[in-house]
Amino acid sequence: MGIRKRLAMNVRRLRKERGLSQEALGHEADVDRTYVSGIERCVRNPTIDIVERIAKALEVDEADLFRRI
Amino acid sequence: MGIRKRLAMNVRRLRKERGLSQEALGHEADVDRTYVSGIERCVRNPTIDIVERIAKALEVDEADLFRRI
DNA sequence: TTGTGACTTGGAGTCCGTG
DNA sequence: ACACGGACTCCAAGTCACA
Repeated sequence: MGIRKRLAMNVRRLRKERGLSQEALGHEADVDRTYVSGIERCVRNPTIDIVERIAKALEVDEADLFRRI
Repeated sequence: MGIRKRLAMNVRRLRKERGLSQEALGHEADVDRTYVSGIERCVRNPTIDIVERIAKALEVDEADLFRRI
């Protein structure tokens, strides 16, 4: 499984666990809602600075976003 | 500590543990040696596709590149 | 062997909308 | 609430010469 897929699954899972919409997460992380959607669908190739902001918004360590479940 | 710094430290540490030069790692990961240098100096903001290639070259999990030591 | 500045080009990231 | 698309800006990708 590629790194995009892993990130996608972890972001979607953690986001839902927190009861957040893509738009709400986008607002917390200060990224566009369509971009969150793109990450979860593996069509985007985000930079690590974006990953950092999403991790902070989800209150997890950056490494957790790349864990294989 | 920011995500760039963490990535930088882990890449440099793991690279040295394997006795690789920046150029050798660059060759394995198919990225320019100056780009590896830029990552280790936190001046680059790489995408996750680049991180994936470097993790593969270092034979570690992607998450390991973001671990805090 | 590594650091660094400069450069071009493609894609990261935003904003508008739709079903 | 989400997938998807178009148009846009600007930075990352990728490379080079030189210290």
